[in-house]
Amino acid sequence: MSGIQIYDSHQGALSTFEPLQAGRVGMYVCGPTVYSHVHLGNVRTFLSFDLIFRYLKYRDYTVRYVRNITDAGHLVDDADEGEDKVAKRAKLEQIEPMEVVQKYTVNFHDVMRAFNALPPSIEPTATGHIVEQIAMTQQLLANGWAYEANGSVYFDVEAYSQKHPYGELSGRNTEEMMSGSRDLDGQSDKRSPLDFALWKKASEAHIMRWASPWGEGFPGWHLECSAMSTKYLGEEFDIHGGGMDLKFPHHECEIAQNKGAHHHGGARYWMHANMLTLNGKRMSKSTGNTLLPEEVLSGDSPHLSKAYSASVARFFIHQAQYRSVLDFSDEALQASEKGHQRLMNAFTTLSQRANHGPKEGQFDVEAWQNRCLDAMNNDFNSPILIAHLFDAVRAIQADHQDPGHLGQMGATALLSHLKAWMFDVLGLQTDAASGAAGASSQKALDAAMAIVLDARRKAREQKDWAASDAIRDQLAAGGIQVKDGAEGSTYSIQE
RNA sequence: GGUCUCGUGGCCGAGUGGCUAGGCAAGGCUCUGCAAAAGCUUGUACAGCGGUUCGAAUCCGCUCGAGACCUCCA
Repeated sequence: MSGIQIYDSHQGALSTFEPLQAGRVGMYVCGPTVYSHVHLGNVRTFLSFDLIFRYLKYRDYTVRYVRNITDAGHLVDDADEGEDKVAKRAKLEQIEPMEVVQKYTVNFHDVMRAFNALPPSIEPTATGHIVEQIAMTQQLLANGWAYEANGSVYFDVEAYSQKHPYGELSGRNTEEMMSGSRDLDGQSDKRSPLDFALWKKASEAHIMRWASPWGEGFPGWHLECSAMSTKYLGEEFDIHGGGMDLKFPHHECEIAQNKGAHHHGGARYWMHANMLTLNGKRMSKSTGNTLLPEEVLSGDSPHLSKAYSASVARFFIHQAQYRSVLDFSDEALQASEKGHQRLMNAFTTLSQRANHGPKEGQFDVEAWQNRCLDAMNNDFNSPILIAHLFDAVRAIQADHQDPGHLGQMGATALLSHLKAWMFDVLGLQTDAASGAAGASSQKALDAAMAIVLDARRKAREQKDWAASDAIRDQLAAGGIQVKDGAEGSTYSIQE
């Protein structure tokens, strides 16, 4: 077991993780734009970083995890008249922009809670940090990396690239990008198509607007993350994460803004979570190739044969490493469900183990624990960790036959480690803990109740009232109320 | 078109120069009144072609295929 290795996508290589301050980690992750429901692909990214957050905590780091909510400034496209995503949605749904934000923020939080993602330390919103964004824009203007044009302020990529390597993160250079970009149509205030907005003037119709030194407007999308990461984590901090698709332009622009305003590019380690594909194509809100987390929990989707618990979905996601593309399918999820069940069963077996057998066992729990740590230290390789958990499953089963396999001390140690890996690090939940299992529990209860009610019906037919009433009373004592009607008996659960 | 990533057994998915990944499915066995569950066990896969090497899924080249990004996207 050694230190944690992180794949830094800026360097394109594994790098030993050394936090700026010993024992402390500052981590920023780009959160959702709350203009519609998060889909399962979004969820994968947030669960990937949740795993990292959980593992860092497990390793006793004090982590400040900042994940923003983008509630303004994210445009539908880059045209000057591009609509704000939130404002567009507000028009469509005929509600206030902040109602859109509230609605989908609540949805996002519900989903994160259902999937057992820990809340971040700070969850700042773009609209709550207009002041900081204006200040950063002013700093960039003062440093000569930005210019004002007609009430908007743009980042001057050409000027910046004279002194800094714009494109360093995504491996591009400005000439290539110029040749690939479309020409300005003469309508733009930009000097170059590569320039991006720090502050945009609000047109008459634009409803989300704030006062600024350049008139009424709204902040550019890339700016919020620079402003908020700096505010809460400092000009230089440890980890910046986000989806692979944000690498360019979003993260590239962040680096440019940070270097232009301060002297650091912000994060020391850049981490990019890969996509979740559906039918071999990336999930995307705009193409409609999506699956909602709620659909996984309800099974209500043409892509699914049944409902799955959030813990099973989480297990499925962590069975692939965060940097790999993961293809979603019902078949793959079913496989995960079986494996998840086996793991849970073994855990139950171990937790109910009688205190018997020799003190010392044959299974080397410490060596096993070190293998688990090695797996996670190697760029959070959760599939390897899970493979090791199944080694533990086999050991638990062997011990079940022969208590000398683990021994009393080994069993105690393994239980404590296994519990931490499964629930604290991987964030799995037992069926009882995750309410999402409601559908299958309900089905099981229905089956059981059908038998009970049928037995009671027979008793009633034979006028065996003692038996019939005993069933009803005992069910009532257990919180189940029996209701006799003309069409037979039904039941309901008393809250 | 440019930049980059990937192609592993029926499915999902690790590995990145020699040593069993793992899960699911499948076959066999044990247990079992039947069934289920559970356990044990088997399987030799790395897109194709060429090269480097004592040795390659792993390195290099080419071919084919897939995907991502190139100012909407986790």
